[in-house]
Amino acid sequence: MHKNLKIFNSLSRKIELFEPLNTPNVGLYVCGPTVYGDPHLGHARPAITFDILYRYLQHLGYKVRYIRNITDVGHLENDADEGEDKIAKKARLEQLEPMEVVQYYTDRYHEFMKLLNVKSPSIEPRASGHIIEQLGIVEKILEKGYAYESNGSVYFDVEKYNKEHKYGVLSGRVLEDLYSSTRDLEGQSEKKNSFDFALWKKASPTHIMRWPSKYSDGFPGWHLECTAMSARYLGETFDIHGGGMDLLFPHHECEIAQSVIAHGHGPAKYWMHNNMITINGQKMGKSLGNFITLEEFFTGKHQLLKQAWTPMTIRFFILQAHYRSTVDFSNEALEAAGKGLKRLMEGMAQIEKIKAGKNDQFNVEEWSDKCFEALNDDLNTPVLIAHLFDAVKAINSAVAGKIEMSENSVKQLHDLFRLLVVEILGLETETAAEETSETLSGVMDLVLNIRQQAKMNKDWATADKIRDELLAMGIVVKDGKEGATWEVK
RNA sequence: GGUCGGUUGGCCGAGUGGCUAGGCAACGGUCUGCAAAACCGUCUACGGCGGUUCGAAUCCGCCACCGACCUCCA
Repeated sequence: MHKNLKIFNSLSRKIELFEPLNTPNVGLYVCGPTVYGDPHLGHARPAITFDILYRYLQHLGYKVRYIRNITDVGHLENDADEGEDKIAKKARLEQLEPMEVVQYYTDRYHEFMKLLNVKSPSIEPRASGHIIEQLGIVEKILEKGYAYESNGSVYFDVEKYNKEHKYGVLSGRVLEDLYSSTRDLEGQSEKKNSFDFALWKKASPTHIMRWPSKYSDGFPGWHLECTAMSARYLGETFDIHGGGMDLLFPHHECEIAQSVIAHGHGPAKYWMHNNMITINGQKMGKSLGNFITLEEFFTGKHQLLKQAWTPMTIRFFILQAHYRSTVDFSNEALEAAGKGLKRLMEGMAQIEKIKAGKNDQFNVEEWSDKCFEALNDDLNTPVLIAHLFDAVKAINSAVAGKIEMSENSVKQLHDLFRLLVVEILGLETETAAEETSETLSGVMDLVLNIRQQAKMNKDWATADKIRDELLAMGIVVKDGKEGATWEVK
C-alpha cells in the first residue's frame, strides 16, 4: 500500500520511482569490503544504508535477493595497475597464506556487522570463487574486440569503447579530460592508454595469488568481479547496484563498460551511492590513515575517542544523516546520538504504559503516513527519525496524562513504532535489562519496596543510600507518580 | 588543473519559493523530601554580493571557502 518508493538514481541524477524489472522480485547488488584490514566506520555506512533498503524493500513485500561480495583478489595497491595485490602484500607481511588473511578479516567483518545489526545478504560471493566466470567475460570482451592482450595481461580498450558507446555515463567524465588529467602516469605501461583498465593481470613470479589462464598465470582485474558475480546471481540486468560514492569512478564506470560489451547493456537499472563519513571535514579512509575501526569505537580505545560507543549508537548516528550527505564524526555528535537513541528507545517502551482514554489527541494515521512518506522519499531516515521523536513526545505526554489516546490508537502506535524502529531501522534495545532474570527483578522489587517504606517514614538517608548505591552498581532508579521503576544502565 | 557536490541556529543534522524538521546542549517552569526521569515553555539560523519574484535560506549569476572523484579506498 505504501509502494511508491522513490530513490535517487546516480545514472540519471534524479529521484525516480522505484519499479522493479520483474515484480515482486528485486535484485540488489552492493560492493562489499576488500578483506585486508579491520572494518572501520566507513565500512559501516554502506552496510547500514543498504541494510535499510533491504529491510524496507522486504517490508514492501518484495522478494529481494541481496548480493554483497567479498573482494579477496586482484585489488591492486598502486596506481596504473602496476602495484602489488593488497591481500598478497598483507599476507607476506604477516607470513600468512593469503586465504588466511581473507578468512580472518572476513570473519572480523561479519562479527562487526552483526553487532551493528546489519542483516546478512542473501548471498555473499567471493571474487576468488568466480575466476572462471571472470575469465569468461574476458574472453567475450576480447572476442568482440574491445580488449587487447599485452605481455600476458588483458586490458579493456576504453578509447575504442568510447567511439561507439559513451564512456562516463555514470560519473559524467569525458574521455578527453582523462587524457590530460592522467597524462603523467604514462611511460612504462603495457597499456595503450593510461585510462585503460585491466581485465586480467599477469602475476609476477613472486605473486602468490594466481590462477592459470590462456593469457598467463595471473589474476582478474578489480572491476571484473562485480560484473561476473552480479550476472551470475542476479542476471545480466538487475534492479539496483549500490556502493560508496568513491566507487563511482572508476569502478562502477568500468563495470558498465564491461557489461555493455559483454552483455550488450549496462548491468543495473538504478545505481545508488552512499556518501562518505568525514572526520574533521575530511573523508575517513584507509589511504589517509584517519580511520577509526569499529572495534575501537566499541571499546573506546582510540586517542580521538572520549569514550566507547555502542553499536546501536553508531547505527543511529549514521541514520540521523541522509545517506547521500556526508556525515562528520565527532565525540559531541556521537554523544548527542547516544542520548537521542536512548530517548527514542525509552519512548518505545513507554507505549505499554499508556492508559487508553476516550479521546484521541494523536492522529496515528496521519503520523504513519508522514513516516512512510519519509522512507519513500529516497530513504530519508533523518526525517523519519524526526517523526519518531514527535511520537515519543506524544507517548510521554500520554503516559503523563497530559493527552489522551484511544485504545485503538495505542495499539496501532505500538505496532507501527516497533515496525519502523526495530524492523526497518534495525535499532534494538541494548541495555542488559533485556536479559533481566526473574531473580533480579524479584530482588529489585524487594529493594524498591524497602526504599518506599523508608520514604514513607521520611528516612531520606536510607532512601538516598539505596538509590546512590544502586546507581554505583549501574542501576538507575526513576521515581514516578506510580512508584519507582529501574533499569540497568 | 578538470568534473561534481557542499556552506543552515552553541553543536549534529533535515527541508521547502510564503505555513519557519528533529536530536543534543543551554535557560526558565511543572513534578519531586532532594535529585534523576518525564512534561511544558524559551532560544528563529540558513557563506558574501547582486538579480528574478508580491515574497528566497529555497530559483539564477558572480565571488569566497570547504570537500569528493580524477591512483587504492565504503
